[in-house]
Amino acid sequence: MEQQVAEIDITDVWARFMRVSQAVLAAVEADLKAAGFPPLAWYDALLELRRAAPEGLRQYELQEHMLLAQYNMSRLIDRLVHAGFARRQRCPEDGRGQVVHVTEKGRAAIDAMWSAYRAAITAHFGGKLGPAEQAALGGILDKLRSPD
Amino acid sequence: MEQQVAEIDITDVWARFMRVSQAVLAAVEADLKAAGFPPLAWYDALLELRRAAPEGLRQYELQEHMLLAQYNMSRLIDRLVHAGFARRQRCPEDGRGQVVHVTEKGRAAIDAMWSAYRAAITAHFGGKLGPAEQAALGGILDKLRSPD
DNA sequence: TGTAAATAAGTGCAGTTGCATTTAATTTCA
DNA sequence: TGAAATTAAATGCAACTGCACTTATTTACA
Repeated sequence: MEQQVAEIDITDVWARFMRVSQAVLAAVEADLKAAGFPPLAWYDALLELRRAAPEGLRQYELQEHMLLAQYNMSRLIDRLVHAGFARRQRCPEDGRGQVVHVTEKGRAAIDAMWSAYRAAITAHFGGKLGPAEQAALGGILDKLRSPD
Repeated sequence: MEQQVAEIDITDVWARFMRVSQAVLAAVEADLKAAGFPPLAWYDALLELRRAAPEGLRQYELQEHMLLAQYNMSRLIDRLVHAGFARRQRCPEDGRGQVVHVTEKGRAAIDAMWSAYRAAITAHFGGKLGPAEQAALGGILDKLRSPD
């Protein structure tokens, strides 16, 4: 069965893609903030650090994973350390580097944020899509992720 | 015909949605910057202003359309005015307000940006999706846009 | 009508980001 | 080996953003 597809204006889809992703992200961030939690980037970073425990992660590894510029990661970690959620440790194999670890307090923060975060994702994202749409979106995202 | 859909982890789709949209936007912005053009937000704003010509737009109308906070719109317009791309005019019907217009220089900037912008959208977005995928994505975005 | 509430827009300040540069250590290779 | 190139991370500064507040004006309604 051939599905007939109406002519689509790709720049229109582009504009909506940007607008919707921005709006959905802002809505989730707003929910987290309203619940008194730190920004999403803290959660993402702490989660990666916990996954990498007990070895910890080099700063540049975290950067690559999170698509953050080097100086932004340096400062994000500053904030996490200042909040007591992470700690830096001189890297034994490379004197230039640091190894970053999540602390107990950081682990607790992940757990505390998770239920608010999950609820926000459901409210603003997951709950608006049926299973087939979620699967279709997943496939489209894979295509978009492919290298230029 | 029933399409069987594998179980999907919505938080995984969420994470990829955020990451991909951020990466695609960053790639397009980077292309524009590399070509010596101002940020995308300038283009979006100028385009709206041109669509609204010759009446122009109230600042708050532009805000709503662009999902920008009031003070950010105030400052974006500052920059557009400073660059000579827009001008503010006291609103005759409402003494509190301004009506914003695109200038000739602003129109020229839209045209100059467009070919670089279109190429970037194609390279990083449109060119990676087939027609059916574009249509499917459009539908999904409509769902996501629906109010909570 | 006149006062209170609401709305449009601007702004000082603190926090964040981007850019360029710096510091320090490691890797490369003549 | 050792000087040059590269890499990891930090940082000063300027630009941008969020927040709270201000100013000016309009709207609502007692």
